[in-house]
Amino acid sequence: MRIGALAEAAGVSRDTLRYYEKQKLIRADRWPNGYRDYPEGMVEMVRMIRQGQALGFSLKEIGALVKGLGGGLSQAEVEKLLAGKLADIDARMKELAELRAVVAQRLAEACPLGLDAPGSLDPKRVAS
Amino acid sequence: MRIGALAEAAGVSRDTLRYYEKQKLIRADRWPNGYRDYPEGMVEMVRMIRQGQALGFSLKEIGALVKGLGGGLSQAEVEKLLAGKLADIDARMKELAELRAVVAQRLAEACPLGLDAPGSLDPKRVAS
DNA sequence: GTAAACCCTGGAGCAAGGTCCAAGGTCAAG
DNA sequence: CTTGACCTTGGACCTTGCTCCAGGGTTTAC
Repeated sequence: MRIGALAEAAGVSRDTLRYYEKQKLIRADRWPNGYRDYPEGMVEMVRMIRQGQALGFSLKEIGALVKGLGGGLSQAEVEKLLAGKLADIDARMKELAELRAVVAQRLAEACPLGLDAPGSLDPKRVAS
Repeated sequence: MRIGALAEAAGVSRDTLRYYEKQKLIRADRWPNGYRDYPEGMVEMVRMIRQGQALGFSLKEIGALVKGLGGGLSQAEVEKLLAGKLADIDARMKELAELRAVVAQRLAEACPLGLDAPGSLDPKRVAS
């Protein structure tokens, strides 16, 4: 899989993939002509990186996690990384739930008649 | 309340407050000598901005919401903004929950030996 | 009255995460 | 054998969100 195909499949630019490679988040084999050659699974890999970013993790953090999962670290280190990341996620979810409550309340005030907005507006369905 | 006091109370730098003002996220009255004068409530305001940021919203997004809550917009616009933000938060929480599951599973696997080729996460072992 | 601790403005600099471009190599189709 | 769509590299440039001066005025404490 060449860079253009991966870029399209993963929904990022070619430049972004080259940037990730420079930052050691991903790697690529090379054809004799110098072209990068990616395995199919790389599509999922890139999507995970993007998801991590969208959730507020830096490329550095994601890189550390990826490297750990890739086997470059000792078992204990990997476990520590994962457990730490898990704690991060839980903390983030908690804060998000709090913010959600605040915004939902504001919305209820602004709109006392409880007009049906698209999606889920019931805090209990999500926060928990 | 002068800038230094607000900075300390809200846990940000003076420069950050001046920057927020330039970006129209907050505003300040002025003493005749040119010093900024903030109301007490500004402490909470700044804290909310920081929390929004920590959760991954840009200053621009936060600014739009703040302006709406401040009364610069029509009721319908405020409702739309809040509902949209709520949907954002819900989406983010859902993604976070998914990511959490993935990481938790990795941790539970207790990561035996090198899982895959360096730098490559195998989606099939992870994706539910 | 003077030193320390504030405040002001304007602008430069920085880190992260890209994005764009020039100059050029590779390759399949017609 | 040229055209067009790919690919390579290196480096300049952009946005966001600060952070840090420089140069200068103000207020407070001793």
